[in-house]
Amino acid sequence: MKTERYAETGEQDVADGATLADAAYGRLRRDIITSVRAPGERLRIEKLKSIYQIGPTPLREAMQKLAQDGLVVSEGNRGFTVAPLDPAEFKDLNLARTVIEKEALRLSIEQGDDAWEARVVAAGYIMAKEDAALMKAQGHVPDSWERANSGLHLALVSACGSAWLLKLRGGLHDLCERYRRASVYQKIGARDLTAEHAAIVDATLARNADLACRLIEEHFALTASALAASRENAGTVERDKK
Amino acid sequence: MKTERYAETGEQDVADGATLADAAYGRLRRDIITSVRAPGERLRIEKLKSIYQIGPTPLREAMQKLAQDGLVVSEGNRGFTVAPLDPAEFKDLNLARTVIEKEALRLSIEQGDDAWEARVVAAGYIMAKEDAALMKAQGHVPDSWERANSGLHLALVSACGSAWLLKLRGGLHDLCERYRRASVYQKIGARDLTAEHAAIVDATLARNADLACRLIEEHFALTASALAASRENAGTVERDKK
DNA sequence: AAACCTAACAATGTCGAGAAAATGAAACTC
DNA sequence: GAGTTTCATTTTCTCGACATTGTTAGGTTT
Repeated sequence: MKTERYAETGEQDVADGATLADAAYGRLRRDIITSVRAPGERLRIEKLKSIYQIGPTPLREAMQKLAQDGLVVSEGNRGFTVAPLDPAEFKDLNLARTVIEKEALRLSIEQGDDAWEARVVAAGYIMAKEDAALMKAQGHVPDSWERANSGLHLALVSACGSAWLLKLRGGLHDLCERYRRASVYQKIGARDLTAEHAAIVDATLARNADLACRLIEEHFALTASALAASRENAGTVERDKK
Repeated sequence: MKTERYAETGEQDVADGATLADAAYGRLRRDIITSVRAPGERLRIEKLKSIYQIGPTPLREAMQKLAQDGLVVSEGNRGFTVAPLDPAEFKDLNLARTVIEKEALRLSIEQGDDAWEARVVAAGYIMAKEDAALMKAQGHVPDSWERANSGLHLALVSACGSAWLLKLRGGLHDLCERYRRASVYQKIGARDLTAEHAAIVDATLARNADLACRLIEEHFALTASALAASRENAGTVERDKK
């Protein structure tokens, strides 16, 4: 049973679950987050059947789960569509995410043990490398950077001890990641991501909860405003792929 | 299209959605929250088919959504069961819920308008009556009290302006309500619920966010400890209904 | 007693048919 | 000509039967 790794919600074995419904869920989830399936795109079962080589029953079950996640919109008797990207929703999403992430980080700093510190250090090390590579080679944000970023933020909160906080956080993280990946990221060079991440890691390892929470909040806010700015050029997309 | 009202998550039209899958979801959800379906109970599609008079396809879709909510556990190729009641999970649940509810309350107090104040006053009025009735007639907690309680807490946070905070809050509220309804509530008389609720309403209307949040936190903590205490008599249930 | 095999059972997935609803086009009315 | 109604087409949703796969328990063998 290979663990292919896609987004981050480490709950499912992803794209290879025990049942076809789980597999469909994982693959569709990844495809939606990475914008392989565009926002607003209609998700007709017949079409998906041939794309993923999976029957209609597991596909429908996967859609219902995705709708519950907020990645897919289920309209009465009009089928399913990929959830649209709405700047207002992202602002809201970011707010909720910040609330949860800050609390989880605070708890992690309170309760984290040596193994947790090691995880944070390791994730921070990877992140620093990816940040450096990103700032050198401007332009496209590679998957490896997204993985490192998810990994670092997950490591930071991984000792919070609350399965539910982590679950909620994971869902919100994935939703936000979709917004991030869909945007152009033109101003990513203007930020010193390496410094931002390093500051968060340092404050965390120093067990300075107040500072770490403040930094995380600013970190998220900066991403949000960068996203809002980059949207001024490209309007919100709401296509209908045939 | 009658809006039958069940728990509180006002998202679905409940038990009467446009599609049978939605209807099944709403009815099962209500039945699980109200402990009509006992924790740990196996949910065999064949059985549910005859109970709810709905085919297997929409039933399975409903189960997947419920599994996503955390009300149902989906095990590999071994079908579905009602999620067990685990004291440790309730503690965790309560923690996450408190975090979100406090933030939503704070935002509501910041942004709430006159209509919101009116909603809080109205919900507080109903709640006071139900609290009084409950303390007089000890024992069973009626549905009308649960409705009033849900209504009050929803009214309090309803002006927070964040759809996602409200959505997350709703899900956690329902999960917590199941724990509450499943427990014996023997010590409910020891608490002056009327006073607790009144204090929260007063602090909220006075726009005293810090006090209101503190009171809400205590309110939830008291419920949690009362629940933990009442469990000492009756052990955790994990039945297997044939 | 432990490991293995086998048979019964349960869950999952596929398929095709049919009902209900939505969409779009044509005809009709004002 | 604008707006509405009617009708046909398409799509979604649902059902039931069946095939497949996985799980479990009991019995056999070593």
